[in-house]
Amino acid sequence: MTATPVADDAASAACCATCAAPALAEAAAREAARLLKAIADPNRLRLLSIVKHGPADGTCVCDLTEPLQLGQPTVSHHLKILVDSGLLAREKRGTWAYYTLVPGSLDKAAALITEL
Amino acid sequence: MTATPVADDAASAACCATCAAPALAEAAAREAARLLKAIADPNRLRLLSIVKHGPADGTCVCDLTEPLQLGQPTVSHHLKILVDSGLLAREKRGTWAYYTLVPGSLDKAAALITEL
DNA sequence: AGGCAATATTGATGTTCATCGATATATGTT
DNA sequence: AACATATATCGATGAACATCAATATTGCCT
Repeated sequence: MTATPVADDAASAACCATCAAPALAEAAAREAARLLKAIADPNRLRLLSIVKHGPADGTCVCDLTEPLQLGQPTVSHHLKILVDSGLLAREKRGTWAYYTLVPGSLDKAAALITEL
Repeated sequence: MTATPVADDAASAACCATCAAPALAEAAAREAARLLKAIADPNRLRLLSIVKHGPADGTCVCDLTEPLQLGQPTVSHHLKILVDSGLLAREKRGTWAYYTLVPGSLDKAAALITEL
């Protein structure tokens, strides 16, 4: 346990007892992890990259299955995760669904890491 | 390293005919995902935060188990993941193990997201 | 030496997750 | 209307993972 912040030589002093800088709270950590988990997947990283470099009016699913070498249901599943976490936006035009990057969403996710 | 930014045969076909920017290659995506996966966990985010705001000479494990409300083996396991992925550095002084943030490692991880 | 405290490792367990095949839901076409 | 295409959803399966209890290792102290 060592519940004693006894100042031995200032070496063993715990950072938490008097430290004003608050560590990430549990709820905030869970929230941040949820977003980062959506990004931390090889195929979803590639999806984000392809959509980001793709045409401004969106990339359709049919153009995503081939580069990823994945089945259509799997790609659709990953896209849903990215949309649900606020990273991609989905717009249906006719039979096709076009995905675009939500502006600023990637920077916001990156800030969760740099501003820990 | 950064051997070949554009060398790809089966994957990362250009998202559109006019788009020359290459999508993230599979190997790079797997590598990036491995690092981001190490971060994308609520408890590991809190560990990084606590260590970052902790004393410059390191935070010992005994000061980490309590705020996380986790058993010592579990904390040790998470710390190992963070060390193996290059985010934390471990220095043993006597019986204690002190963990410090590897300088620049968080910014490098964040760059994997912003520079997709 | 023996004993104690801090940390790491091992083995097991329940959960989450990525992937797929099959099917459902549109939407356009003939 | 029936049909074809594009995408989404469902159910199942195997792998990855987080957590814990028990044990091993390391270093200090008497």
